[in-house]
Amino acid sequence: MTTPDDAAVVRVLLADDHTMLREGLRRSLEGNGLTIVGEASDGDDVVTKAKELNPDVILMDVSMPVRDGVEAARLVKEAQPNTAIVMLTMHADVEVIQRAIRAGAAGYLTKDCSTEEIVRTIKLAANGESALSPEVAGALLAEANKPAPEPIISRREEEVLQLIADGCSTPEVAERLYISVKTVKNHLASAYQKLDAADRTQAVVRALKMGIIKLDE
Amino acid sequence: MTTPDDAAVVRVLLADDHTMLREGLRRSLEGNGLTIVGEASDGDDVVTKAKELNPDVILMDVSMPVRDGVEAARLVKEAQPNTAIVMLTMHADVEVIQRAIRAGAAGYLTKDCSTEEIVRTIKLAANGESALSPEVAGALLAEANKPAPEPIISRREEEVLQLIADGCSTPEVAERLYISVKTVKNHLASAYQKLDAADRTQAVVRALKMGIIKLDE
DNA sequence: CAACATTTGGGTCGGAAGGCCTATTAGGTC
DNA sequence: GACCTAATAGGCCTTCCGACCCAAATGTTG
Repeated sequence: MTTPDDAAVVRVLLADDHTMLREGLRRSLEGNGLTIVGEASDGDDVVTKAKELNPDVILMDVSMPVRDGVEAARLVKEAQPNTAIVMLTMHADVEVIQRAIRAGAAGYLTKDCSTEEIVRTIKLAANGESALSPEVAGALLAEANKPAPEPIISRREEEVLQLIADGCSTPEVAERLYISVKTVKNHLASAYQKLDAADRTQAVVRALKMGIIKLDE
Repeated sequence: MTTPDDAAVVRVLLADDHTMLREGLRRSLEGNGLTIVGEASDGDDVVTKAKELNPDVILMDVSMPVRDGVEAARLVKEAQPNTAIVMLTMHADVEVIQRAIRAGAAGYLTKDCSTEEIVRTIKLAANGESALSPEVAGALLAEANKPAPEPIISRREEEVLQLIADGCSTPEVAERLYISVKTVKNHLASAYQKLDAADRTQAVVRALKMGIIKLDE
């Protein structure tokens, strides 16, 4: 583990598809004693440049073309576990934050935080420590405190509902899932109860509202 | 109309809720001969600061708290028609671009363009000229070239579909609309043809995808 | 182990849904 | 005036759907 103190050089790789933000960050961070060793504009670029430059810290946007930030973080961590990764995001989305943490991110910042916060987080990350911005921490706590959205619908019921929403009739669903028409009807009936629906149309609408199934295509 | 040439001072007000981006922009623009006279972090703030500082150009993000960028632009333009406004956005969304142009924006940039482009657009705007970034122009052209989404579904058919989506059965729809069950079936059959659907569920899903009806509540 | 949920499958039955045909009235367009 | 569409409504007929009855195998959880 690299353990530079505040006086030591911290080598940073910037990754963001927005040129504007990258330039701004470069100037802000360089004005605060950090060394920018390179920039990357998409997920694959990050992985390549990380190998080339071996930075202490990568400051990376979550949303990037080709390969998203979280996926890129996972790949970099696999190849270079000693590289610290600080993720940047526009909005504190709990799902993404959780994915990022699992991918090995040491920090998670929203883009509305100040330069000092970024600099502090990068220096912490370079020392092997972690930090979340207040917004992010708040979002995680809010998630932890909510009553838990039980997955009332079973896997099979969900599959059936999705196929119905995709335009399949009952026999077509049976064919696709290699089960009898009767079983499809049973799954549907079970879903109706759980979703408080009277027919397949209501069930599909409810499931769509609850995010159980999607409008695909 | 203020008509400064390239050598004259262009006074710019920055508006973005992301501190990070604002700081970066300030440094980038100041390094390119522009004068930043102030910063604002939400829609109301912009309107107030614009009156106070009377900038030549406002560089403003579309998405901001309290009042969005487009709305803020409209208000500023009402009070100070000589102030040029350049909008910034993460993604080239045609709807938003059109709203921004109607609100009086002189330029529209995506955040992945370079500092030179931003500087050029701001200087053009200060001279009373307009400019769109290539991504934005492309999005507008694509919109203009699309075949026109004719309203294939009649008013009544739409009403019936919406009620079905809201959970009504055929007899219930008939009751609500004060028409016979037969008429409801006729409207549905007609909608099936137009939407290329085989049953009510498919018709509702198609109509949802096409934005004809909504998921309400 | 006992209890429960899931997945699988069967049967019956009334009512709803959908295909197909016709028909009247009202409002536009050519 | 002729023609078209939308909205209204009826009949007839077949199929499908959903409710309610059942049962067995498999997991999971207490």
